[in-house]
Amino acid sequence: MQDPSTLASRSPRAVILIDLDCFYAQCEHVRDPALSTTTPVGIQQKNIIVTANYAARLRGVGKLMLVHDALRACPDLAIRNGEDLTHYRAYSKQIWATLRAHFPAPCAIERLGLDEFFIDVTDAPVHPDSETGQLPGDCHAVGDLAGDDLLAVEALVSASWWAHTARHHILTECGFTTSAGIGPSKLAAKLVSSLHKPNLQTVIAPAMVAVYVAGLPFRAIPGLGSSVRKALREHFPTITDSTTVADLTTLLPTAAAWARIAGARVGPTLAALCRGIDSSLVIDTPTTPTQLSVEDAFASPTPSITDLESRLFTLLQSVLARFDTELGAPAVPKSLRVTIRTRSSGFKRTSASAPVVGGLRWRADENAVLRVARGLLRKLVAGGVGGAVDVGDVNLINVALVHFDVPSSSTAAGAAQPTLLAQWARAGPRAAVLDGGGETTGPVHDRAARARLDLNDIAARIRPDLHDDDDVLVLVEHDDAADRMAILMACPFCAASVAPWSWDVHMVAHDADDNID
DNA sequence: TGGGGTCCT
DNA sequence: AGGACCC
Repeated sequence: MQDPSTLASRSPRAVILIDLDCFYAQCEHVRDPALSTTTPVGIQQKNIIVTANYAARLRGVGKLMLVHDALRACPDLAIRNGEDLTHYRAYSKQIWATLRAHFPAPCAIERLGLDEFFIDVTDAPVHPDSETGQLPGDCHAVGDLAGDDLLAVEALVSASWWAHTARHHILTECGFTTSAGIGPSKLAAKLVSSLHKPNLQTVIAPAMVAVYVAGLPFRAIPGLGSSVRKALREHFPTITDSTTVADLTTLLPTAAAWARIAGARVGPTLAALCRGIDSSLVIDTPTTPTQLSVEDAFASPTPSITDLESRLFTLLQSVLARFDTELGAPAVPKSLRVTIRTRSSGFKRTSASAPVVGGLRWRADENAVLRVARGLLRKLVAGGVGGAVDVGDVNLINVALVHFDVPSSSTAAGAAQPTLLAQWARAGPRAAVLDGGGETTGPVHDRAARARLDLNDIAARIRPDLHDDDDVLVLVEHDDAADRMAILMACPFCAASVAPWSWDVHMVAHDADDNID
């Protein structure tokens, strides 16, 4: 039997990069077919045109151009606001689903941003149309495919047809034109994908990759960002924007030389990329993201912390709504994070986060979550506990749910979803008083105060990594039938509500599940 | 200069 | 908690 990891790392691979042409602009055209593709369209976020359709590009509108400059270049530019990404996300998801349907496992599909998809077709069948040895009509080639290694060429001709097929499906099923690059690695596919645009594709012969890379301006290397560029310029003052990869290889002939500039991890990787060598694999993009965030930038200073809080609350509603619609019940975030950006410190960001224990039911817990988020904001901004930043200096807020647990589906089905009253508690000896979302009547308050000890205990059992005085979110259920507070933790593995006294037994049951698996 | 994301330290 | 990278 073949070792799957050996199979997966078989080299060279056949990799496709599908790139949606001016994605946001196409989304507007697909959503509104009455919008003619001959009218110039720009997508605006705050003061910037982030994307423009090809009619606008012909008129001199570029990516990330100030709205003012764009309108000066093209006064009749039709502007659509693109600050809300909802529709763009939905189209991206539809396109991903289309690709997945036509490229099932073992083909890996990796998404980059909303508009790029790597597909590994190394282990796909030979494409039926590739048997003549001809490339698809809309496929350009870099280098002489016929002169290259025979097996490698067959794989890339087949891959070119698969790319053609994928693009056809995206066009007919989703309505989007795409460009594509095809090559023996992610690097190769990526670098040639933009050679012929829009609505065209390019394949590169394996023997040409190193030559092709060597002739590019060095900033074209993916992974070589602004930080490395700065370090390079400091070491070699002769470097300019037109310095090529080949020039750089002369200056930095070895991985060790690169390591001195870019560090022991990044340096050797960049040294290889500059020689056209990229062994990285296409990795299936997981269905559950590692984080979910919503942010808003604002130009004019916010007058007071209260105004800042109301912005924060709006963002929170929006991230919670996205959590509901995009991730659904089973996913459980491990922490909540608030980030701000200030003008005075060079647009740097600072953040604060609070762990979440056992999961959150947003509908019921909204007030508690708002209080947590406000506490985090006040940690960051003057007027709060430790904040050193002036309110008016803040020009961006970001709210994020971070690191989701997705419980195994077997036990999640049919789990009870009781009505919950969420409580914001501070674990540890300096615990804050639970205030039941304003319901501080005698009996409930007494029970809550008593309950706090249980909560701390439970928190410690579920997340032993938490420190005693960490802020944590916990859940308290109000048992309507019995008219009393009950502490039920949402199990992070199956989302069932579990009483503290049965927690250990419940966890043992999960251990048994794992052993069966 | 936007509104998102990823992974590493 | 932040940095560097990607779109």
